[in-house]
Amino acid sequence: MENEKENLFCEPHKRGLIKTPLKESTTANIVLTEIQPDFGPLTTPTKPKEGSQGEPWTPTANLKMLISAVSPEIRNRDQKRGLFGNRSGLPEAKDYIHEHLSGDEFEKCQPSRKEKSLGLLCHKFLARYPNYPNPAVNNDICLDEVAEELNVERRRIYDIVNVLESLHMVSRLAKNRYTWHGRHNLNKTLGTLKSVGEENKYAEQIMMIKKKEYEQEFDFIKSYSIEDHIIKSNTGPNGHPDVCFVELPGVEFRAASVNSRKDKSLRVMSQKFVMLFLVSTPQIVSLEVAAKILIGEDHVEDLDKSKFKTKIRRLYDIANVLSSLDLIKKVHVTEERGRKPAFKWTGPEIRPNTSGSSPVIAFTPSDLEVRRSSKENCAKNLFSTRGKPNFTRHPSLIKLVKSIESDRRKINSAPSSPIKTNKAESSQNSTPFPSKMAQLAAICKMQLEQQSSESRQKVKVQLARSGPCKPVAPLDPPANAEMELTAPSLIQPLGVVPLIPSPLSSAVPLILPQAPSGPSYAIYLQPAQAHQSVTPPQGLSPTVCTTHSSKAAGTKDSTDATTEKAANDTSKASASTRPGSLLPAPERQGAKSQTRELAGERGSKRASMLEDSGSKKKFKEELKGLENVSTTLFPSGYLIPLTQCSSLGAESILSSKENSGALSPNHRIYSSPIAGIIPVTSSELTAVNFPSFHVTPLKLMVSPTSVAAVPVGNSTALASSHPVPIQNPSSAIVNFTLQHLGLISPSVQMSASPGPGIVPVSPRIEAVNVVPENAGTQQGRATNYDSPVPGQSQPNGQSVAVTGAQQPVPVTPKGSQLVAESFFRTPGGPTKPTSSSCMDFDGAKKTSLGTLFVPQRKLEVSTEDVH
DNA sequence: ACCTCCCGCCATGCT
DNA sequence: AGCATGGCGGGAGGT
Repeated sequence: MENEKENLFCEPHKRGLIKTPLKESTTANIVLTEIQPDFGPLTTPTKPKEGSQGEPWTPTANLKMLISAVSPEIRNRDQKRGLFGNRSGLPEAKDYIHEHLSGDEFEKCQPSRKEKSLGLLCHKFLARYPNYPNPAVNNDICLDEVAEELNVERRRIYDIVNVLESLHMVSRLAKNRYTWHGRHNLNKTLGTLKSVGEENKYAEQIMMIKKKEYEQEFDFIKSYSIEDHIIKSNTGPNGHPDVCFVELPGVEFRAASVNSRKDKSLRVMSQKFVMLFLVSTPQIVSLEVAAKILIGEDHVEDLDKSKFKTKIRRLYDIANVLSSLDLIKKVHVTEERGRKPAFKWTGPEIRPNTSGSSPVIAFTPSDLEVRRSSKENCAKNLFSTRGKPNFTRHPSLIKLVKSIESDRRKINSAPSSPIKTNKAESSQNSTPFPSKMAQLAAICKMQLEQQSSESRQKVKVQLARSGPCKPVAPLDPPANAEMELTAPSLIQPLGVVPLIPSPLSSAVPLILPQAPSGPSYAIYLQPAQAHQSVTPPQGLSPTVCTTHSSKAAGTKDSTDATTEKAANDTSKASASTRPGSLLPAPERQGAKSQTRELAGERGSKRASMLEDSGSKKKFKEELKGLENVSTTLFPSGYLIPLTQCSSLGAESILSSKENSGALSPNHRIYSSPIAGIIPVTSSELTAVNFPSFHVTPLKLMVSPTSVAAVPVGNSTALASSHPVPIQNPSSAIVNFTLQHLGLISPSVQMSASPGPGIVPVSPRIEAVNVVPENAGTQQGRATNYDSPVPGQSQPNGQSVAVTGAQQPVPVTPKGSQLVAESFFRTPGGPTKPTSSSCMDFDGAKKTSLGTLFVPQRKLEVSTEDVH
């Protein structure tokens, strides 16, 4: 099957190297030449890399890199020059060098281990493709080609691709072939992951673990029981680990081929790892904690060291890729115990998409059907076993997918706009640099390039993250404020009927209203563990002191900017709306996280979470009863994108939210993508936004067992200030819930610690966005898109505009395409694109009501940079 | 000595 | 059987 597909997919443009093209034979030259032609138009100019590889070895090359990093112009010039020239030349150069150097010298020249690092490799890989590729263009990625070009074994490429796939930045087309989506769906994906993470109660788990550790350290009382419990629970009633994959929106689910291994897949780990960041309040996750949680899910008991070590190794792999994406950065958390390696989220703030309430409706019939069918298929597959694993696709699904793919293929093959995108990045320079500096330089360069390209495009640059790494302690408090806002927005689906999922509905695939933003996703939950029981201890909120490494910061910023393009629109809106927008990144994060949680929760799922956490016992019990089985939902499954809506809107929203989050709690200003920035009441927002957004509903497919909680509580979110939707939990419960949600930051206590950062609310600087030209139009419709596309998409023009964000859809409409589009895109059509709107919410601040008492620990985080 | 994590063996599954 | 994927962990480079 795939093969067939493969063949089909092979883009016409690209040459025929279809299948396993030559492997690494060093025929690099040949390969390059062959390939290049093809790529040229399509993809970013990639080749150079190899050449670059050769260069880096020389001091001059390094120097050049540094210089170029500093000066984009120079860089560009060099690149251009070098690209073509290098290809053929580089290899030669290398040879030359080899010949002339003595053994020692030669060795010196040879790339050191670092040069071969996955992170660097990933940068190179990323440099080849634009952050926001033009959907119209063929963005296929041939793994073999890439491996050759980058001079690495294919195995390495898998590592990268798997992680990217988990973020839906790429999707598997066929054997050996992937499609590059770039960051178009990133925010959406992250939102979904956040939602799922919330559902899984990762935050609680993290807190539990931390608490436990903490206690152990101090001989405090053991609360293990709780933790253990939690962890065990993860295992799932059946003992099935929850392994779930979240298939995100936007991306097709091709990965299926892999099914069997999915559970352990790096993809899953990656998603879970990301979830941890999104859910945890100080968005810092130590490898240790992450490993424990991940292991916990899989196997409670074995804490074997070996397993732990293996997990850690994998996490490093993932972390390297995520770092390259600028989503996280390495930091050290200093505790009483000592320093522990950890990673801090430096990516965009996200608001949970999924759960949000999404109205289910709004599609056109046709769309619905399509979706439905797809969903059903998915559901069948997933559910059939229910338990786990079956992520395999049902044949019908497969067919469907194929058809879609074929359509897509056609589209792709169609002479779409040629272009490439920017990606200057492609800069390719990606040469391996021996030294860290070199690496940094390379990275900086890439970033600069991207930025420059973006800026050109008018993309707004967001300053927002200006302080990406600020040492501030991420405090939640500010974030809290967001809660209110967000929640409401999320909740209300426009006309859609909010599904209120009763917990009961377990197992059944649910269609949840989606958050405005997004595309709908099918979430497959596996039965799994119920975390509910968890009582969230409050974790210790560490104070984080991040020292930014220059590099990190730099990268981050740049990255943020890029990532946030989407956000830009929103951001600008938010910025305007917001009072002070200058929050340090950290704060943002904290706030975001909180908000996110809240927001996410708004969604039905969240509601469940809230319940769990909040009411803990009662709710849990209740839920359990309802659920029968499992407990919490484990989100594990893949989320299958029902539609590929542009997520942009959502993203933007998110970003805006994020930004806004810092704001005073009370301010509720919403920027609606549609309207632009408009202060709106939540109600207003909903009304406004929904239409556009809600296009796609979100489906949650829950395995029967798992089900339970999910649901719904959309309305809850609405509750203005306090999100606590849930039934009437006692105030205590509410508080508790809030805390969990993030409304109330546990950190409050933390704050006590001298952490620098904890600024309660600091205005962030968000993004200063410049509105893109398009903005007008876009905004009008949905601001959502905005962001993403900035660069690349443009070429396509309209279609792009419409779909904007959406990636994959090719512009040219063809019959087949149409089908595909309908399938993926939002029903609404172009106009709808959007996503979401705006929902920014500011969180209301949370009071510290219920902070649990947890021993506070201080965590100091120092970012180290790399190295 | 510990942290990272590269490398590539080899299992798994699809073709 | 052959090939694509990717789990896995030994062991080495870095610090």
